[in-house]
Amino acid sequence: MMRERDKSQVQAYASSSLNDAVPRDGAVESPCAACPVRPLSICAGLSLEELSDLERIVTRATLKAGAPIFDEGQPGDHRYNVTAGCVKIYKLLGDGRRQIIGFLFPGDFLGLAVDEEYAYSAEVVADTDLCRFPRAALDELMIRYPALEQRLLGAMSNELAIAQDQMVLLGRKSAKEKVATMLLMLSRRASKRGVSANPVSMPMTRADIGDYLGLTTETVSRTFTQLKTTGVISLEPGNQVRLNKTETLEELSEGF
Amino acid sequence: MMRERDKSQVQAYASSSLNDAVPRDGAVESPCAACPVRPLSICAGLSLEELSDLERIVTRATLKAGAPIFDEGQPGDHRYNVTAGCVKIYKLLGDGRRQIIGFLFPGDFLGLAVDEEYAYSAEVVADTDLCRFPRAALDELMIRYPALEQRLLGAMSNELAIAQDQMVLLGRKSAKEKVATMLLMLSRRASKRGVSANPVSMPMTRADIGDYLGLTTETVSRTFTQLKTTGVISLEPGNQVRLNKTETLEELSEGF
DNA sequence: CCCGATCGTTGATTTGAGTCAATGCAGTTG
DNA sequence: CAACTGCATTGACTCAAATCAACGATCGGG
Repeated sequence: MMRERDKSQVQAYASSSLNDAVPRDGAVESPCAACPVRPLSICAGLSLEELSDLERIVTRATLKAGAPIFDEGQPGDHRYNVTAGCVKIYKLLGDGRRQIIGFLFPGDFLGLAVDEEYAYSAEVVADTDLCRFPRAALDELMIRYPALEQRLLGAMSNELAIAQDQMVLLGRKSAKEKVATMLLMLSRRASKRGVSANPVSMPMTRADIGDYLGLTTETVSRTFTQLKTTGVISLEPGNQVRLNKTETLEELSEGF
Repeated sequence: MMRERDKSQVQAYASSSLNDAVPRDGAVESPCAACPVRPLSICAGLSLEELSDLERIVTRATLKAGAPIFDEGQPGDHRYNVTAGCVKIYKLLGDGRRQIIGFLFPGDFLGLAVDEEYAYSAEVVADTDLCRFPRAALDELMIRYPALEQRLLGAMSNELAIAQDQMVLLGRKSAKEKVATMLLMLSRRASKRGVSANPVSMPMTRADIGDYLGLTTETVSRTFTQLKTTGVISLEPGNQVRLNKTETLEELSEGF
């Protein structure tokens, strides 16, 4: 049996929650039109009219690292879009063991579950800006604008494919293969967002990485050291990781 | 590194493939109207008109255990509905390691990915009946009938939630907890389909179970023996498993 | 009805990753 | 700026599950 995590340790932080966040309505004329991550998000390819309807229901929030966004089991009243920073979503077992389901970056959608309650908890990894949509209003807009629903369907389909890849990783890959796969994944996603793919930014802690890859903090650290020692990667200041031998990483990731 | 699976071993079987299957059109007046799994499937809640449009594009097939349905990477031209039997979907690593993504039972939809190619392979576990829809025709119907798209969105959302639970299982549960979780899951799904939840039917092999839970065949077998010895379950003829202490299984599954 | 193949079980041993423990290193806070 | 705190690293040791191996049970086909 794995070591149990002290439950209190992973519970709510004392820092600012969503309710403390300052809405920024009315400050800018049309933030959506100028939104840098719009092409990546579900808001892509919408008409000006659709965009202004969306703008009518959105509120914005800026949250500090460690802030909770919502908890598993709470009524899922809102959907979110990440516009800056990094968010983690995770599930807990009864004794506090944690599995991180995914990390979300600018352009990613949050709160996809179509059920009554959130199926997982969400927490800020690095200072984050969010667009917040009331669920009911967004659902109504989706019925009115099929393009929006199409985008959501596409996002969910993408999520599902990612989830399936992650199952292969968790069920069948070694520690080294897991880390290699994650590095490549983060690098590719960074490239899609138009930020540096190499060196790639890793704002999450070793514990977060472990809970994402199904490893312990210590094993993650040792694996990084090993990849560093063999020259495959270099650790650079500011949580940056340089990928020196992407081909080696690819091979590790594909399982050849 | 885990033991490698001989790649040839998991490749296509020699038995009947989809192309050999005999279509059964015209035999019955309205098979859909009489379909026993319709309330469970994406075909639920459709009008007679919608149903007859669906019927116009569907072909049916009966496949034997071991038959391949499609392979990862092939063009995803068709979507399927399982109406009888059991199907497994899986992904392979370069050296032949396999991760089973899920088992599908009557009412389950197959081929959800909205991309060009199938993201995984699918193979028959136990003699299976399928409804087969040409992708293009089905997509067109979905645009015409929003109810159908809603059902698909619901199915995908459900799939996603299941996938996330599976990540917790693969990343953070012990062998005993994994097996307990799977037994309960199969039992609950059987109950939803209106077939025996206890004893529950397990038509897949130990190797399949292992590749689904991220374990080896041997560990699966030992874990079953252990649960049997402690009186938690009983193995009965015909691949039936009786759950004697569901509460114990629940505790194992929830991680308390 | 027996043969061969596949599947399941069990035992002995190895090993990759987990656990326990100590130390170092930045960031920040009173 | 000193003490504290959280995060990362490294070492020593343990252990759950993998590997290697053997054997029995089941079953379909010639």
